[in-house]
Amino acid sequence: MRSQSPVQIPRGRPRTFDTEAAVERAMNVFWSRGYHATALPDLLRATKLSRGSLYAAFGDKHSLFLRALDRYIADAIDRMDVEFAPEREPVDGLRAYFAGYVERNSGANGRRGCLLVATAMELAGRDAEVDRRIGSFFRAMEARLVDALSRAKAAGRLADGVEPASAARIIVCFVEGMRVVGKTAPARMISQATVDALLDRFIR
Amino acid sequence: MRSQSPVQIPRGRPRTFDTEAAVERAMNVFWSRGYHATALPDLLRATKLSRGSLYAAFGDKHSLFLRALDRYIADAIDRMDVEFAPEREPVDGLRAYFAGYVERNSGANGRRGCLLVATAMELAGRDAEVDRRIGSFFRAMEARLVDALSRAKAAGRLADGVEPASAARIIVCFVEGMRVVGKTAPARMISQATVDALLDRFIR
DNA sequence: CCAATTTAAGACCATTCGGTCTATATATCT
DNA sequence: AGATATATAGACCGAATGGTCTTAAATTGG
Repeated sequence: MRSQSPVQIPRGRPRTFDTEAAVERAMNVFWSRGYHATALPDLLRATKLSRGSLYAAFGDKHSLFLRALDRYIADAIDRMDVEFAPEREPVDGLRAYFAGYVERNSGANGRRGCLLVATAMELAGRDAEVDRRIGSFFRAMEARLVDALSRAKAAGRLADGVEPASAARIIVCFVEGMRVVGKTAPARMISQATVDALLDRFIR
Repeated sequence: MRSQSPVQIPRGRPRTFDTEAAVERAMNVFWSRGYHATALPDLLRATKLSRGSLYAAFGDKHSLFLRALDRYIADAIDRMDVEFAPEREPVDGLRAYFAGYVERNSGANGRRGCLLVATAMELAGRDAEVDRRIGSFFRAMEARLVDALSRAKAAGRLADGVEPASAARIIVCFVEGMRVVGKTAPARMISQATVDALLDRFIR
């Protein structure tokens, strides 16, 4: 039985910057500008890293981008897992989920857009690593919606003729479309009324 | 009264290439690659123009892009004006409109994406000319949907409680979201079933 | 102290970027 | 013929690109 961790403790100066914080700062840059429009100096400024440190820690721009995208996706999944938690009323979960999109779509948040949607449009179909991530995110979102809608149906809260599977696919398209239309920064009231009207078609 | 056209007839060699055809070829490149990822050589290859001719005819890359975007938008509006023609049954128009999105979203068409959505995500909020075009397109689309839905309502074809205004906004988000999800190239059958399920919530 | 390692700063690299310009051929007018 | 205009091909430009490397300071463990 090993009592010692097998990882070697390096002897030199330890890393002094927070890798995850750097990924988050990089994510914010890619989020605001997109992949191609983000230049190295933008990332260096945001992460406050030197070129050498950034390349040593992350390899290259593309690898750093994938780390940032993974972080963005993980945050989105975590949010959904709170909203659609099993102990919560599924209809309440749906409302919270939509409320999040209203929030993210209003004013400056909306104008900033969505890293995932922007990446899908900019890189999907030309970058296999991106394809995998985008595809699995949409599947994960759809699965959580199917689950919540199924529970709502079991509780008799779904309107007549609503199928969880097709309703989930409708909702995925709808919320991703909100992120596109959100680039024109619609008023929060309008977004709220729109999601309410959609929910009204599904919920009893 | 003038019997002559006021435009000067130039005396030199006339233009030998088709400007609109060049715009269309450029549009296809921007459509496939996005604005930033499209380099001058890509445009020269596609238009079969020399650098000199391209710059003389269109000014610069950005101006050519706007011409291409205008062309793309005009095509989309023309399509809607056919689908939602006043002499047509509005419900049939809605079905044709959705059928177009199913078509554009399937397989290679879907993977290619949508120039308008890609442009919204890539440039909106950072390019005032783009902002104007994206905003006015969404308004034009919404207005046509409101009109068709209002006529459907007057004909008693709308489900109970469906408001043309909010339904139109829902549909705008939904179809633009289809273009995002379409980057993962969903099966045509799935897209068709999804739009059918949505229409089923609105139409009697 | 010494070896090991990370740090920041920035020089440096080849390549590509969007854009201009020159040279030359071609086509149409008076 | 001569003037005018457009075409192509490609040289050329400065700036910016992503990426590598060197130097020297800093910080740890042995």
